[in-house]
Amino acid sequence: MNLRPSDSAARRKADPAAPGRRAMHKGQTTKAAIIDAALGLASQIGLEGLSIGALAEITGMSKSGVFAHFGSREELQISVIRQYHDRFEAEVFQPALDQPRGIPRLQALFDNWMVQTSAEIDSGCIYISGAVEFDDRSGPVRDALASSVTSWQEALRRAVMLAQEAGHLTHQVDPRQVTFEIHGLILALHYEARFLKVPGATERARQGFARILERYGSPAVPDRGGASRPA
Amino acid sequence: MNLRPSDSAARRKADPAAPGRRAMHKGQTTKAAIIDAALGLASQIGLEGLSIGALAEITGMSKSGVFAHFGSREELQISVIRQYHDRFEAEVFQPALDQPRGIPRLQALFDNWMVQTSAEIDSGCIYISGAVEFDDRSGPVRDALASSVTSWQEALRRAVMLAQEAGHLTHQVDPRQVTFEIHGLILALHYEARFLKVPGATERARQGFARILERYGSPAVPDRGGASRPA
DNA sequence: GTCAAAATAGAACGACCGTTCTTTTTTGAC
DNA sequence: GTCAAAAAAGAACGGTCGTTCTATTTTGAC
Repeated sequence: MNLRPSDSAARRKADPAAPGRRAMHKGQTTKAAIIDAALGLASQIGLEGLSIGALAEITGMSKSGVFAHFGSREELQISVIRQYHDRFEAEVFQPALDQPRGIPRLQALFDNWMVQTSAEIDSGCIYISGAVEFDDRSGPVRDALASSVTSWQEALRRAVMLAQEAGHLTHQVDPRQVTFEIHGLILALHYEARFLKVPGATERARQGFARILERYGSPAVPDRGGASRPA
Repeated sequence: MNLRPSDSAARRKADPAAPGRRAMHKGQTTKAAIIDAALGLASQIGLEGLSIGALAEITGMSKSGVFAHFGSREELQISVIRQYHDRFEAEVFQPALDQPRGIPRLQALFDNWMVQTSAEIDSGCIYISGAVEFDDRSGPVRDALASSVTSWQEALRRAVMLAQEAGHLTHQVDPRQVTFEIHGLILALHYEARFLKVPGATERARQGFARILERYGSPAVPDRGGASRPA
């Protein structure tokens, strides 16, 4: 069980693995630093707002120095998407695997996602901003973004299916319907908290999730701790 | 009962109302045509993607000719937002007033919103793309966008409150919670249909709305036709 | 038809963009 | 320390952008 690998480790060794070449240390280090800065910048102003000039200024490098690491702006954007993918997997997906299958794991996935999204109320989520920016475009950037998002949605769907198999959720509902509604809660949270700046949006999303569990829980549902409330 | 007026009629006569001035017909006509084209363009590539040069080419005018009607790009963007606001009011909000208060009107609001959003799967919704583009910016464009969105949310909230007063929905729930969850369904629909291009998203949103009505319906809820189903 | 005002066009501006090419500096295996 | 490869810098390109300024054309009340 894994998010689509995005295969960072293998990718990093791909080029220098050619025998007889000189080693490369510095390059990888600064490239990683650039990508870090780029992810921060893209979170605030979007993948389309990413500019090599601004990135050069932030990192204290020259435009061409930054550019050389990627060869094109598109490749830079794709690198940022992969970085976000990896971070999302490490901070949202992986920790939830410690929880037992079923509602506990599903609740952990949602909680971690909420923590991530809440932190992103200040910084922005590129899965959300990117979707709007690459709506009706095509090309490698859109494809990278869509495949990352899809792999996360599939992981979430698998968790819902496991909850059904564990008898925690009814089989009466299509798992895609559950993930659709959960996705909506996260999107509404991001919209209302980050754009409209209305307070209490986090609690609204939490309540919405609890209501989804109530609605789709199996008749004999085990006691689950946490966010559920009488109202 | 009304969406915040945005007051197009009054605005249109504001300048030429000064006495003794010559009349203006042609100006208003071409300005309206420009705004129409601009709304179409902004729907596809966003308010930030709006460029005066592209707009000039579409309308067959010169850049400066287009520019002169607005005085700044920001004013053009604001004009587009007001145009969208007016259209949204006319096509989503107003027709629903024909339905009786309570669930019928709420259902009509949601249905009209869905129709609008479904049409926008091809063209894009600037309330959604604009929220992402103006997340962390400030200024008159963001303010115009936020106030339009807020006025719509308030209209929706009033409809929920009327449904509570009519005994169709429970008083146990904060109307803002209901509108939050409905908003999430629309956002998820827009995301999955327009960006990910997954089929069936419209039906998922519809089911989600039916489930909200089930969950928040009053114990003795009147029979309501349409989207509710046994599952 | 007159004529001032309104509407539009045209050219130019400074700024930023991604990218290319050339040159310089730095790295690190030997 | 040598030396080739890697990394970074620097300058320049063509392009688009919003905006300004100055003509030119069109409008419409009289």
